[in-house]
Amino acid sequence: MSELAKAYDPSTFETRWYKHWEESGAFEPKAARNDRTYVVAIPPPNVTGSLHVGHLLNNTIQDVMIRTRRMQGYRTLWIPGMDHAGIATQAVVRRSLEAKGLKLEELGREKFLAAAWEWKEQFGGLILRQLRRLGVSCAWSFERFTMDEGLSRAVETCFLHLYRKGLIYRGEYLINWCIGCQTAISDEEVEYQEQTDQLFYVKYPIKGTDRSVTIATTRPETILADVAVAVNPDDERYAGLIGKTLVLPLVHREIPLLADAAVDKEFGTGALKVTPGHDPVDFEIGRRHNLPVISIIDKRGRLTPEAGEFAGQSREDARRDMVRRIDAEGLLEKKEPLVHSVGACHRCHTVIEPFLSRQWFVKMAELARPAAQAARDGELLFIPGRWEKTYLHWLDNIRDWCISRQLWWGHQIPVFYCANGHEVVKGDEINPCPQCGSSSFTQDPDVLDTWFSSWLWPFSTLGWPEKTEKLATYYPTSDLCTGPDIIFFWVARMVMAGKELTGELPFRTVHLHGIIRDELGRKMSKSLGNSPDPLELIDKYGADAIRFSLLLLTPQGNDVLFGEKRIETGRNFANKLWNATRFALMHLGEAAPEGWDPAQPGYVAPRDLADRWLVSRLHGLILEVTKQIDEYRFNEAAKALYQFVWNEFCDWYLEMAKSRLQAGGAAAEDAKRGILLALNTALRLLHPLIPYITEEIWHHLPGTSGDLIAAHWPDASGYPEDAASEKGMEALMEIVVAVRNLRSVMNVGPAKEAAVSVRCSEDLTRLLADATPLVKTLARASSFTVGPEIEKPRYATSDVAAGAEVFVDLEGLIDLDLERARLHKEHEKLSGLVVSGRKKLENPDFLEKAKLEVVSKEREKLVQLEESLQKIERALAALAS
RNA sequence: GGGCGAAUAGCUCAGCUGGUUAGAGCACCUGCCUUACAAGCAGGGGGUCACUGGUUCAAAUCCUGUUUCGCCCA
Repeated sequence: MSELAKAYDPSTFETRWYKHWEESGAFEPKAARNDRTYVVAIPPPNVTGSLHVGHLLNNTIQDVMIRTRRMQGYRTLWIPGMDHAGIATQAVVRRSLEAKGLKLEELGREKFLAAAWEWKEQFGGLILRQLRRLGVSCAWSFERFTMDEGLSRAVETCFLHLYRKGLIYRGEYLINWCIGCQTAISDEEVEYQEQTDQLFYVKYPIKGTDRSVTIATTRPETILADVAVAVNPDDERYAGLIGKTLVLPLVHREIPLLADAAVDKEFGTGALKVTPGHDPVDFEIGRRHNLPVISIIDKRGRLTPEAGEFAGQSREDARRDMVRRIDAEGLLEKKEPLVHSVGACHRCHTVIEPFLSRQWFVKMAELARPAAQAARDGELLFIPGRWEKTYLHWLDNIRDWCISRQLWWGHQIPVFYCANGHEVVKGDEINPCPQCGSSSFTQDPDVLDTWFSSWLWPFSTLGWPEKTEKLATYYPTSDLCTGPDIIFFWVARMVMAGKELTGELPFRTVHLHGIIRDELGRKMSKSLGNSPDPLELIDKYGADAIRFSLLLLTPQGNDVLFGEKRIETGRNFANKLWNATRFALMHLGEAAPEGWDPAQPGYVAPRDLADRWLVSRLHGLILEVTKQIDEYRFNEAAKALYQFVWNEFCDWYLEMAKSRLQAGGAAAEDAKRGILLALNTALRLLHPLIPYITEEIWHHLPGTSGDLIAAHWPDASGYPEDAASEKGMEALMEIVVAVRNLRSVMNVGPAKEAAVSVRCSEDLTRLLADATPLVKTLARASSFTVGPEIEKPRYATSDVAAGAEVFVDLEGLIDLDLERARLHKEHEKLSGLVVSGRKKLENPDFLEKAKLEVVSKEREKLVQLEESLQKIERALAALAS
């Protein structure tokens, strides 16, 4: 089958090729041709997640890297898999159960987990099926899930290792409690957002006097849990009052006024109500001063019985009622609006309640040090490099990590408590209890933070903690490709875990690409509904179109504003490539031209200027694309390919080929080989970016064998570079454009041919004389004469291009005013350039200090400009007579 | 408050190591169904490279400061 359909229709071949690749094992690692290995572990998407445009970009980039390296002869492995996403998945499953009238509490843990697994089997991995549609070349035999048996063992091993090392501890601290998700979350999972609230100024009477101290607070409902008021020791306003006793409004409990350096003198009145049970800063102050901790808000965000008459109210209701009561007591001094940032759960956006609770923590300082060192030593590289600062700043100011979650879906904490509350970890001799001999145990009901399994991903997926062959072969991985929004959550923690547990960096390079935003610059989000459905887009435009557009749109490390219209660029490009191939196939037929050998591309070159130019351009293109991919500049790689295919191959080479093909004989044979070489080479370079269409075309193209996915990356050294031919072609193009321009300006319709002549140097004459048939076709010339002695025809319009005078004989069609105006404009432009060029070359400093080659280049440029200017002046003078 | 990034054509953005006549796509204007492609072809208009000062023979590019916008951290 060598006929291509008339129009590019990706739906007819994309899924077919994916199936073929997957079934033929093309994605699985093969022995290297170059002794090198290239491994990437996918950022595991949430098991219940759905694809969004950001995933498309992330995975397209990884696929470009993997496919390129595969073609370059590396042993490649892209490990796919999914993350169990504790909080998110539990919420989804719970909602679905509740929709059936089933309550979590009534079901119990066992039945809930059964339902969750069922859910996972049924809906989980939707995103991975969607990714297949995108064309990702993951080695599916390596697919893993963070709650697989093996990965669960890795989590347990890691926990026990850190526990025994004293890096995991359990303690009662103020943690971030999410009332919506009903669990503790880590500091990183809190998102701060600016909002305007009321700042209330409340008077706390000084005991035994009629004076008072005024505090300012945005959370008056926590007054009942106040245990002190603190001022800065340097604050002169309160110097004499430190040590006095204050009386709390509403409950009239007595609390001390004390000094603590943590208090900001500038905020409010400089007097801070200290509420260790409900504020992290206050918690620290309380510790320093041995203050008690009172909690008056429970896990559901309601006031506890300790709040007396306010018990049972929501945080918001209590605030309103208490302010009213304080005001009635005459203790509300004033209120004013305040813009401040408030922490909310990044999953459900409920305002976080700091909550006193017993949780498990990882001591991070010791783990952070080697992770930071790796970056400082240049062992770990960030692309773009600026992210290293963000990474280091976080590690250098690291806080302990709260890893317990009050959920069921996840890895249950491998710690048991005996009847007397003694703690024993799994793997130890736990029965009977070594401390008290009790033989009744219960496991800690909490599960671990999802990231406690994700941070093991690059090695747990390869079998760790077992010393597997896979681990030995493929670990450490090569690149990590992800978004900068999870540097803390994931990237930094993977480095820490890798260093601690395997002694190695899990990857050498962290490539952080931009975040996809909508056309208004907003982050894509479900609640805004601004994320287009990627599958619909793929169905409409084809996966290749989206891949190519995204790559073209994404400069290294910058965010991308994405709208559906942008995909048209990629689709149009695919269509262009498709049609260029159709044209080629019409002339090439089934068989490759005689002597066709893509491994020896140089043989195409010698005879014709166009061919030498083409091969030389391919040489440059291969170098360029290879370099840009190596440097993670995918937009530049895509741009180079786009320009070559469209602006050089289609616009010029194919157009020139038309007349050569018609001429037949050796010229036609050369043109056929040129076309075939260009397509063959371009397809190989394009394949990592747009795998489907290139594979489809590859199989229609004569002279190919095997699948493109397994073809070899082009080697520039086989394509002779030819600077002279490139320069010659440039001159030819310039002259052709000049003729077209003259015709257009003089309103010469395309049907009308005109005699074209060119007065130029001997060198250019030789070159153009050889290319006469090309120029005639490209410039729609009835005749084409060229030489140093050419005379300007009497009724010709003229221009200067590539240092040559170009004449188009138009016999009476010339509008003299138009002609003069055009030449004047050109004259102005050129003389400006000549003046600035002369100035530069008259400057002794420039001649002395600039690089030699820059000076000679300037000189050459000036000579050409002066010549061109003279020619324009001559043309103008001729018009004046 | 600290850190990072952005500001270039009407719009979205490239421009890497200082030397380009400052580019692309879209939009716009003119002419074309030229037998691969109207998802196309040919031609064209459009920019004080945010502002400021400096370094340099030379600045969109490097440095100082200012303004505006965005992100992260506290």
